[in-house]
Amino acid sequence: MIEKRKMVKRKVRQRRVSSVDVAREAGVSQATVSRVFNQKKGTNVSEETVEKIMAAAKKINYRPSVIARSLQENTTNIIGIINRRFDSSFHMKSLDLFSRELQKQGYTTLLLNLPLDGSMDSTLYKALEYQVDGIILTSANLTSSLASECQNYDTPVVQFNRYSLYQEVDSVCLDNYRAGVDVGSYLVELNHKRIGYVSGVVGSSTSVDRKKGLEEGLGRAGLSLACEYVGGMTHQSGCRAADSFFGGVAKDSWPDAVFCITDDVAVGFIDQARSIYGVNIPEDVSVVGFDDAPIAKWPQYKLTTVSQPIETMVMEAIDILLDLIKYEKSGVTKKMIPGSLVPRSTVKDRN
Amino acid sequence: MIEKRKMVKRKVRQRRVSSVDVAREAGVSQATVSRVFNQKKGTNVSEETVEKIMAAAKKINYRPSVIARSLQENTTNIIGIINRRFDSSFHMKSLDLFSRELQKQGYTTLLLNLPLDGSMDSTLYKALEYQVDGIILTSANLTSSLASECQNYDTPVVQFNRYSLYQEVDSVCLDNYRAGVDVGSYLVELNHKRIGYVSGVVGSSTSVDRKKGLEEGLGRAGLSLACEYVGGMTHQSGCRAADSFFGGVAKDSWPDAVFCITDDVAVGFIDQARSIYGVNIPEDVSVVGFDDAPIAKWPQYKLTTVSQPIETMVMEAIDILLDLIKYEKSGVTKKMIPGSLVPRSTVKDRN
DNA sequence: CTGAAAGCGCTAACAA
DNA sequence: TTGTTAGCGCTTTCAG
Repeated sequence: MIEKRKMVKRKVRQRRVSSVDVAREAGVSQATVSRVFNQKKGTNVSEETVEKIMAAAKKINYRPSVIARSLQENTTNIIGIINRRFDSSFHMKSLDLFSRELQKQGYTTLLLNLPLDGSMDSTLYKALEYQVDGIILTSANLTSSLASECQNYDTPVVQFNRYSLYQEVDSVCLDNYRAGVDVGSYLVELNHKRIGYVSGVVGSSTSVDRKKGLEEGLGRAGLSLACEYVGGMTHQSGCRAADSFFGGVAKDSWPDAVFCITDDVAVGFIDQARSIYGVNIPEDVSVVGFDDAPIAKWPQYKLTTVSQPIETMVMEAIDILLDLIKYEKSGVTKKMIPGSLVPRSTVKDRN
Repeated sequence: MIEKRKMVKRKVRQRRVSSVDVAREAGVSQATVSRVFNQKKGTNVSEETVEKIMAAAKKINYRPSVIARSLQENTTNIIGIINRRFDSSFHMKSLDLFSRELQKQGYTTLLLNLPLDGSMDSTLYKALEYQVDGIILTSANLTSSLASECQNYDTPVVQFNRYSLYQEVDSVCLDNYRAGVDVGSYLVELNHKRIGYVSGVVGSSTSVDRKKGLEEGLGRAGLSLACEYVGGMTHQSGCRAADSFFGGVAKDSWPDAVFCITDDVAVGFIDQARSIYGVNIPEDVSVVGFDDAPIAKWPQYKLTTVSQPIETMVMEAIDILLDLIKYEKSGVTKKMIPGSLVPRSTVKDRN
C-alpha cells in the first residue's frame, strides 16, 4: 500500500474556473459577472447581458466560490455544531433537526466533536478559525474565558441542552429541575413512599438537576430518596440498577417507584426487574422514564415518561442564534423549556 | 418579536485581527508572521522573531483565518458528508465515527442533508461551492452526470453503504447479497422450509440485494420465498409484518423462519408475534435480524443477526477518500465488506 | 447599465 | 533570515 502510494503522482489541484473566465467568455467585465451571481437587491444588469453571462457560465461550468465570497464578506453562512457524543436518540434527533432546519434557512453545518476526555478549547478554536457565523454547543458548558474568546471573535454561541452557568451565555434547555419536581409530585400524589433514582453519568448537570427536582418534589411531602444508582445512559445500566435495588434485598425494602434518567435505562430496569427478580411493574414497583423515545410506546412497556419537545427546543436555539448573528446583542436569553409528563402504564395509583 | 428586531441595530461584522496587525505589533513584515503560523517544513525564522511574533499574536488575540488560507491554497480541509436521514443506529454510529476519525486526521466535517424527496443535485452543488476537498455520500447513488460534475471540480466522492452502479464511482458497502445468501444457506442447513422476508423501504438497494441473496441461498436447496412484507425500518413496521404473516393465517401456513431487514424490525416482529399471536420464537418460527444493534443482545431477544463491521467500513471509506484527495487517481475502488452471521437464540435447528 | 480598481487575509516566489 | 510583491476569487465603491 505504501509502495503503491509512493509510485503515484502527488496531486496538484488545478485552478478552478472563476468569474474572470466567465467574463472573458461573455465579453464583459468580471464585476458584471459578480453582479449577476449576487442575487441581492437592485442588481441592475440588462436582460441581455444576464443571458450572455449565464450562457457563458453554463458553457464553462462556472460555480461561484463560497470561500472567496466569505473572505470578502467576512461571513461564511456556516454554523458550527459542537457535540460530545451521539449516545442517545435525543442527540441524534436534535442533530438531524438542527442541520435540516439550518440548511433550510441558508446555513450549512460544520460538525465538530468534543474529545471524550480533555477540554473543549481546541475544538472551539477550530470553529473560530473556520470563522463560523455562530456556534451551537450541545451538552456542554462554556467556560467564562472561552465565552469571552468567542466574544472577541464576534461569534455568538448558544448552549443547547445545558443551562448556561456563565452569566453571559445564551442557552436553551429543558427545565430538568421542574421535570424532576413534577415526577416527584406525581409519585407522591399516587401515594408512593419509597422512591428511587437511577441517574446518568456522574456530573452531568441534566442528571443532577432532575435529581434535585425529584428530591424537592418528595421533600414537600416529607419524603426523601430511598435509593439511588449511578450508571450510564444505556439499557445495560438500567439492568445494573435493578440488580442494585433488588439483588439480595428483602421485598419490603424494595422501592415502590423508580425514576430513570432515560427511557432506555428505564426499559433495561424493567426487563431485568421482571425477568430476574420477578418484580411486577407497576404492581410492585412503578417506573418513570425520560425522553418519550419510540420504545416508550412499545406495548410491552407502555412507559410513563417525560417528553422533551425537541423540535421546539431546536427551533428556539436556532432563532436565538440567528438573531445574535443578525442583530446587535441586547441582553441574554436563557430559555427553559418545560417537559411534560406522559402517563402510561408503568405507574400505579397506590391510594 | 418583529417589533423588537426592527428596533435593534443590524449587526456589521467588524474586521478581524489579521496577520498584518500582528506584524505591525511585532515590528516585522506580514510574510514573517505567516511563516511562523505555517508549521510546514523548514520555516526559517529566528527564535527571537518567533517569540516576538507569538507574543504580539497572543497580545492582540490573533488566530489565522482558515478561509483566507483556503482561498490561497485551493484546499479547505473540509470533507462533506451527505446524508439522507438518521433513521437507524447504523447511520448514527457511522456519522459519529466519520466525523471523529476525520477530525483526528486533520479534516473537518460539513454536514449536508439530502431532501427527503427530490433530487440530490442542489445538495451536491452546495458541497462543491464550499469547495470541500472530498465527499462521503451515504446511502445514495451518484448519477453519472453528477459524478462527472464532481470530476470537473476535481472533488472525489466515495459512496458509503451503497454499492456504486455508475462505473467510475468509488464505494464502500457491505456485501448485502452475500449476507443474504449466508442467511439463506444457514436457514436451509437447519432444515427450514418456509422462509419469509421482511424488507425495508421499497427500492432501497440494501433491501433488494439482501432479498436476492436470500433467494439465491434458498434456491440452491430448491426453495423459494414463502412470504414477504414490505415496510420501513422501524419496530412498528416489524409488528405490521407479524400481522401480515400470522393474522388470520392457519398455523400450518406460518413461515418457519423470517429474515428481517433490521434488528429493530426483527424485535418488533418478535414482540408482536409473541404477544398477539402466541408464536413461540424460535420453536414455531425462527427469526434473523440485521446490524447486531445493542438491542439484539438483550436477554429477552438474544437475536440471531448479521453484524456489519461499521468501524472497518468507515475507515476504508476514509482511506479511499483521502487517497483520492492526495494522489492522482489510478483506478476505481469498490470495496465490498463481508458481514458475519452472529448465531444467538432465535433460530432453531429443525433437523 | 457597466468597467476599473481596491481590498478581504493569506501563501509563496523572489530579492535582499 | 527577512521583506516585497503578486495573486487566490470575490464584492463593492466610484466613475463613466
